[in-house]
Amino acid sequence: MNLKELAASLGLSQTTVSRALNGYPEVREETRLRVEAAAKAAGYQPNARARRLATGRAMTIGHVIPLSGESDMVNPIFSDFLAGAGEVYAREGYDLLLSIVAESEVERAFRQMAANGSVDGVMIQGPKREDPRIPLVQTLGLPFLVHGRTGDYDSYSWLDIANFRAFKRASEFLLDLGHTRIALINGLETMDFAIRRRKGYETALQDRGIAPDPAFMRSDTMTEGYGYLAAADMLARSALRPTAFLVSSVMSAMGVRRAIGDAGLRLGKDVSLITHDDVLSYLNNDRDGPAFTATKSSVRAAGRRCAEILIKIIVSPETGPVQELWEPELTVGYSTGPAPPG
Amino acid sequence: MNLKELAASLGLSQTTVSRALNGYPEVREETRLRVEAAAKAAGYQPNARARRLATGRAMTIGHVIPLSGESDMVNPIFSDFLAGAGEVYAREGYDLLLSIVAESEVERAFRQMAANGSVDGVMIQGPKREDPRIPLVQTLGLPFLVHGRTGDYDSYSWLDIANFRAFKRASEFLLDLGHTRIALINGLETMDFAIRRRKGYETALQDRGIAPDPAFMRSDTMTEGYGYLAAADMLARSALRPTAFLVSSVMSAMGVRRAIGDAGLRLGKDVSLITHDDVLSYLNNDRDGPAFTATKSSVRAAGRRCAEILIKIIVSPETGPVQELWEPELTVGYSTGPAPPG
DNA sequence: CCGCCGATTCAAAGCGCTTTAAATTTTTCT
DNA sequence: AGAAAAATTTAAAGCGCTTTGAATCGGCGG
Repeated sequence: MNLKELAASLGLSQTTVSRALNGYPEVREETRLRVEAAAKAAGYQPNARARRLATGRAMTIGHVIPLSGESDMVNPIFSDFLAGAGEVYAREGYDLLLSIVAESEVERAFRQMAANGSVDGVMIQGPKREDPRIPLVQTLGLPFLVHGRTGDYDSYSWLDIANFRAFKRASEFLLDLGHTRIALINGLETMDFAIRRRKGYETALQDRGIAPDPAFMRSDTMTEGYGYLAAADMLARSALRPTAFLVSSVMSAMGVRRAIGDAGLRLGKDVSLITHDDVLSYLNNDRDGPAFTATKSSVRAAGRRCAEILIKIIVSPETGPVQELWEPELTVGYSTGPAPPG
Repeated sequence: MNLKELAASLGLSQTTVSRALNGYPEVREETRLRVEAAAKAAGYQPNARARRLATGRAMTIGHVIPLSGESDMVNPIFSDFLAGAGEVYAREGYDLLLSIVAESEVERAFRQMAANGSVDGVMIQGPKREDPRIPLVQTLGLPFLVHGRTGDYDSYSWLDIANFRAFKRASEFLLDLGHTRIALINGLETMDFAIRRRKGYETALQDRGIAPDPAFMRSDTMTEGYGYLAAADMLARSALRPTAFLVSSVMSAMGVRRAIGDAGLRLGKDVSLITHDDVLSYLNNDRDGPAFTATKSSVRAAGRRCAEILIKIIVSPETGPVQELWEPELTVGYSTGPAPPG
């Protein structure tokens, strides 16, 4: 059943039927009701392909997800972010076009989306220090929103969490407990967020007159194994080992916890741990037994909000850059305690 | 730059230019070269919306991912599967339309995709015991492929792993090592794959004259916390505790390992563990320190293959149902050893 | 030199919808 | 009642591409 047939069956023109269905005002109320009833009865759904061509709008938003590292890893954060964004897209009638490609193919993916008009805008996640994607989509003229931020971030729209403050505050929390040998198990420091986190950590230490020790700082992709190996290595230096860890993800924190256990130490007593928690749905820090002390900010909620903002940017391009900075909350769990004596 | 302009600039008709670009034979070679050069120089990309309307093909494949459980969890398997499938889609010129929706919205999502013609086919993942999605897409007339299988699985196309055999074999491996109290930390047994795995496990035990003990069998969403709590609970019954665990995912296996450690037991000595490993990129069992003994099958590779098969089904609908059963391999790691005496 | 054929190229229709400009009907006002 | 204004409906153009059916062109056999 298409528009033409539906219109014919009603003895109306396509124009009127189209308008009735799309809520235009120049249709008599009685007619609108009749059309809507007939459309429903016939199970009529406008053909998306035709509609997109006629309106020039794709009603689709593109997400290009780069595979990272030599093992082509998919950052597990993406699925929760997508779930959040997808919720809003569905509500607003947008489709989500997903492109998961090797780092080297990212530019091509964006260019293609822009050139063939299959999307109305794109979402950019996890920017690196000087991320080429931002100038790229700017020149392509694609509306976009960045989850995170980097470079000259006054000039575009983004939503980010206060990484610097969160890690500064977490560090201060540990310092207040008497810890002085605090290790940082950071994410990859090619990523902008990781750099901010390190600065927050370093600033907190320096403010208390402690010089950050490179031997206590690691940076890598945030897997469980990385957390384990990094922590095991540091803990092996018995007397000089860290008494606290500041970790960039729950996944890596699980690895650190394992290393602490393997070293015969007790978490929350001999060694403290604070992790950043993206509140991923399959890694619930609250529900699955005792919780880590954590700086928390839901990636899914961020996905929802990012989608809302991006749609607004697409619909009303005249609104200038939109920026939102979220403050993670620090929740105290069992994994922190006073520094052990000595 | 659109077709019309490009054709005009070449002094050719749209027809000829379109044909030249799409590799039709009735174009002189010299003309084709000239057209291709001009298209490249002008950076011409055909408008996807117009092409879709004209051809009636969406060149898009839909993935509908249901949020599961009360916490709307996103199964972490999806991102790796998507990465695999997306690789093939990109290569074959297909787009990936992703819809992440609540369980209750799944039907609507499929119906909409079918009615408005935004996809040429759909991928179905993780079927439940009697999954309503399969009859649904069948009546909708949408080409589809199931990753996994259930019900009357002769009548449609699927790709699955030999869950029964894998878990039977893993159980036998433990039995051969002298274990008799073997626990099963299974996935949610509303899922078809989990039922097959349990049957494999039960069959192996029964073949050796051991009656499966309900107290040694758990079923839930495969999180780390679930693995931890389930194992901790079983290990608390000192003398009668299991000496080996058969686990459905690396994530849960990490939880089981933690419970074993917390109970003061040594993995691979006091307690053995075999897990199924989907070879997710961010949970690398080989690289991140000592590896679990595991039945392995890459979900990403499955995604790739599923995409290939689905495209074939879409392009040549006359080919009957395609079915593929993959055999996981059993790789021996440090987490298994002979049953302790007593 | 003419008609026929295969090789190329082209004009125009069509995909199913939205939207502009015009036509028709209804209402309002004097 | 009649004209102007407002409300409603319609025909037709257009979105940018593919594809059908027809036209053009050069070469070949008779």
